[in-house]
Amino acid sequence: MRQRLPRSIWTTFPVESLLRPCRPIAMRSSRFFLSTLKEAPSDAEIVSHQLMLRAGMIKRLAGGIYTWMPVGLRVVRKVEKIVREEMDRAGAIELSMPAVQPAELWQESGRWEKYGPELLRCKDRHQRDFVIGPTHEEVITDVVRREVKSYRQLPLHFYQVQVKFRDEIRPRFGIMRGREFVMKDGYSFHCSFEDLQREYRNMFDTYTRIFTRLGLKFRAVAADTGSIGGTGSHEFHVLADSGEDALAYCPDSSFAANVELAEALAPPGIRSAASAILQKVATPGRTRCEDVAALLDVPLTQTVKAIAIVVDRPLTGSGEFVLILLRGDHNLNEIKAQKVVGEFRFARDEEIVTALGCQPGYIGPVGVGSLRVVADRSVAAMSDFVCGANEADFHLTGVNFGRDVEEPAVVADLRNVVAGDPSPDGKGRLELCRGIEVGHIFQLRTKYAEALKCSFLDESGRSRTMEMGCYGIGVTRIVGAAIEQGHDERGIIFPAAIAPFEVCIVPMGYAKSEAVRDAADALYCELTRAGIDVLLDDRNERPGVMFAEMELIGVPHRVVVGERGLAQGKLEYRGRVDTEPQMLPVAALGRFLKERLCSG
RNA sequence: CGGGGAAUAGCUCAGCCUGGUAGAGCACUGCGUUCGGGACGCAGGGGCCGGAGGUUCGAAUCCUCUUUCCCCGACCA
Repeated sequence: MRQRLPRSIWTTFPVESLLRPCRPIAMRSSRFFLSTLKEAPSDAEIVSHQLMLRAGMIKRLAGGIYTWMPVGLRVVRKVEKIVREEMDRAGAIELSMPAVQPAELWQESGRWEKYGPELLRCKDRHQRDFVIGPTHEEVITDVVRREVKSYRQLPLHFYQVQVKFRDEIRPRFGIMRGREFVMKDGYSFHCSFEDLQREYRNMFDTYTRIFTRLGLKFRAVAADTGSIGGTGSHEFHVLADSGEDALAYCPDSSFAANVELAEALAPPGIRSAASAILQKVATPGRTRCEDVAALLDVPLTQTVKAIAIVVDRPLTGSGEFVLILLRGDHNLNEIKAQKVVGEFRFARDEEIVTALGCQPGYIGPVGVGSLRVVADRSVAAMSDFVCGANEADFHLTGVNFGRDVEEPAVVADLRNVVAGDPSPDGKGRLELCRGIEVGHIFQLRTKYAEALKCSFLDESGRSRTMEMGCYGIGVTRIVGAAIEQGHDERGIIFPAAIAPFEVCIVPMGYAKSEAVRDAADALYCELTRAGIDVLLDDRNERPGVMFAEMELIGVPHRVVVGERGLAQGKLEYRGRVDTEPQMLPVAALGRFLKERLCSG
């Protein structure tokens, strides 16, 4: 008689095992994958990049393109989780759009031409053009224009957490300015500008909640809208000295803005009358204002630097040579200047010689004839100043507008604000700090809706263009920014909310001592059951190795299980930033950790 | 894309100037000793010296080209 086969696999499959709760958050080092480095690869420049490589969070595959290794991915997932929870709470709806997008949409919005080489383009087998999405305004607007016809369906806010690709000119700082990165991008659609502004405030609050929950020190600042366009815009910056952005804020008021945007007010009062006579003085080899001021023993604020630019006129094919004047201690703000003179580039040395008959370093506004001179507000208020003489190795002193040189054709805000400048809201003085941009919210208005004809029928049956907002969070960048903000000589100090593990158990002699093994296993089970994200280091490594690695990857809470403590019924607890460990009764440790974790 | 630097073992680097059998530390494998702060000893494995051409009896080393990476400028989450 032939043996009977089971009717189906289900009859033998222990179905009840599926009903047991799955606890993927529990980890044993022996089954996990850690790969730490004592020395950082030499190409890592900033501390977060070095530590991410040393901690084995990321591995470089190509320039600006990284594999997220298990330790790193856990951090990314925790950031994503908080972002999703808060976006959902704020009423946004998650969807997921394709990374590969047809060129037609981008041609329709006009960005196929405008976006430039940062947009990665490719062709399919039929030679049709595609892009690897750097952002998703086109796709979401296409979705909404097909789906939404009535004011009754609005407002809507869709978001996704998705991989983006931007072919950055210069990827650097590891994951912070990668080419491939994870971003939360959300897009809202509204019947009216007022409703867009309501959602914009909603997102401002939501972002504030997100970055607070992430445990980061951050600041929201008014921002330039850049290439995405639109009107209102705020950036959220993680504060860090290594940040690429300079921020201006007023400690006495709510004013905060990216330095790109922060207005430098005109100096108060009227210009003093000329009191010095015009003199030409020899300043051999002194090409910088600092050197000239030192040589002549005048304050730097009494000097004027001239910056030669060329405003290209594509229609005529020629460029207009323009001189920009700034006070010696001020720096040009190119965004502001561009708003005043239009698209420009810095003049080449030979162009300067042709226009002024003088090498750069000694150029100035005196005797330049019909050349257009654009002065910063603070320059326009100066008298008896020092500037280049348009003759190599000479400067002029006692220069005055109206007497020695024509009043500038244009006076405008052209410079970066500096610490101590009056706040544009008139409520105090500005301070500067640096930040890493991790979030950006925009009121796009109708820019894309118009281009892509995304309209709806209002109450009166009239067709109207939708108002749009867009809201981005650099998920992977947040990981780098958090490390930039939290680290010491031993490694990463993650906020508990995004640490790869909340607690690590480090047993002393796990293989040898039964007492240690039992106590460590028991604690591991208890914490796991309590839903705590715990790593048990059961590798039986030397203690120094385990301590060093757990500190390097930034586990915020550590419990050491050793025979010494167990003999007294105690375990050792130490927070990542604590200076001293503390001994706690075995029975009390679970509750102690739960309370610690709840309080953040 | 412009300007600077670099490429030798998984990582950090020496060797190159002055051509002559490819090295160290960390990491890895085995054994032993260690075991509360990245241990020690012994024995191993691992490199077409980024690639291609050239000069030379002989090239990691000199020359040319090329690729890649890093740093400084214009972009952005």
